[in-house]
Amino acid sequence: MIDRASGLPAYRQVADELRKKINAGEYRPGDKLPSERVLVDTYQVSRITIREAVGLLRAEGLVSAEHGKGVFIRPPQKVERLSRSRLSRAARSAGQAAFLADAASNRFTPAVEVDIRVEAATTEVAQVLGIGEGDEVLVRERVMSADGQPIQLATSRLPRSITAGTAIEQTDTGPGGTYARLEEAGHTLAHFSETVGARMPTPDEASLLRLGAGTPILVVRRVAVDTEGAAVEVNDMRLAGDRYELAYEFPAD
Amino acid sequence: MIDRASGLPAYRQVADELRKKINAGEYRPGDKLPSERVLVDTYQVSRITIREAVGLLRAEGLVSAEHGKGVFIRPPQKVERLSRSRLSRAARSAGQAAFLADAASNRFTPAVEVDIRVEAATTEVAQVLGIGEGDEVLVRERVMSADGQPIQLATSRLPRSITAGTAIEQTDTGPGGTYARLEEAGHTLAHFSETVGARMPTPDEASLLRLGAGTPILVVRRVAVDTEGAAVEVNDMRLAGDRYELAYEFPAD
DNA sequence: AAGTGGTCTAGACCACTAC
DNA sequence: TAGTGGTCTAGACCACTTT
Repeated sequence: MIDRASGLPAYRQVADELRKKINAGEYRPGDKLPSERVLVDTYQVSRITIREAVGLLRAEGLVSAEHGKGVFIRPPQKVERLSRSRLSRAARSAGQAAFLADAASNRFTPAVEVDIRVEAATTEVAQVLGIGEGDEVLVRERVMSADGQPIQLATSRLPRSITAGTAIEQTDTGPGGTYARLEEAGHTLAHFSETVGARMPTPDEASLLRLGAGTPILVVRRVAVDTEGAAVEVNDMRLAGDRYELAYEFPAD
Repeated sequence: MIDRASGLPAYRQVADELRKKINAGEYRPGDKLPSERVLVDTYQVSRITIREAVGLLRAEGLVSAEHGKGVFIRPPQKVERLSRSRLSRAARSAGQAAFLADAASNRFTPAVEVDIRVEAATTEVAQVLGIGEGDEVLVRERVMSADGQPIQLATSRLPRSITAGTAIEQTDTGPGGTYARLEEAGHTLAHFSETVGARMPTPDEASLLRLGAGTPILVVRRVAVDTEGAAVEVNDMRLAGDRYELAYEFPAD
């Protein structure tokens, strides 16, 4: 099976063979790969070489190993689509914060853990919010769960000058959430600007979001801008890449 | 350095130590980690254990190894921001296809390789385009490069019934690109709808985009809809996650 | 008890980079 | 030539799951 003279390392050849069989449907989602000891016999290489091959497939997110049970073909995850147009004023006045609106439309039971603190603005945050470096910012750090499973990490930062004395500094921001409170405080929102990127999670993020190996995260930064052109909130969100996709719609002209 | 009784595997402890030093700035971007043999002495573990530790950091995208040279702290990549509002009719009539508009605004020299073919619509594509399964679709598969470096893979699919006889079936679609030709053919575009996800690249994608280990890709599907509500094009794009972020803007109400 | 993946060792040789 | 990471071996024992 393995061509020692091909120049391609043995573990790559084994990985290529297994990947081909998976893509060809020879192994189906949920199926167990042959055990490492069996693969050692099949390909006539050492166990470490087999483990390196399987490690490649794991890093690709193609399979996942379960201790004591085996290595399984990863079934395609059900992907939730998060439509960004949900951030509407109508929804806010109806008493729905963004995450709760998602919960309603996707029918899951939401739960949010919140940690609130005050920080000095870093250079980067100060620039985005248009405030001075070192100025006080309110930080709301949240872990959002659906049906008990953590699915999103979000860190909002707002100028303390805006939030002081409002419910934004409380755990429960009330009906409509932070954005509704901002508008009550005179900061009518004009538009949102979101940037979307992807990277591998830190170990902390991976364990919080219960991500398997080979699963990247979507990194979203949302900036809320009021009618005076001032940025009033910057929200950094991190979502499991295998469970979420973001949907945007925009006109052609 | 390594606590054998802690329950935490040695390679995790080594990885944690190194990660902490990187994040603390003890090793700076571009710096070389101590060689594997040195780390073996430092932590008193076997070389395979060291390699496993470094492998973790590589999978996280934190470091990258260069054969014969060493393992280096990955410097933060310069991230290009792709604004999606660029898909405007004004730009199209000015003769700019979307990718070329990006090139102009970000000042790089663009190059595109195109492969054109006709396929039968899969169930999924047929559903998106609102045509029959097995109907002919024109497929334009492209590798887009900036300054000689491949940066984006894009696969467009359009109903053959629309493209037959137009320049869309040619390598060079002419000024304004595919979208301009669609409008000339009577399909005035009304809006675009994009979904954004993230996943690890296949080996093919990784080599085409020259991605290092631990680098995910952004997966964007854009659907162009005309004024009659018909989907006229579906474009699947893949971008290097360490070099791009997408920017969207939308009103607050 | 048997089978699975997880961790680890002490080596060996190769391929690439630098001097 | 010397130093680096890349590949590979033949074992060993551990932790977890299933029967």
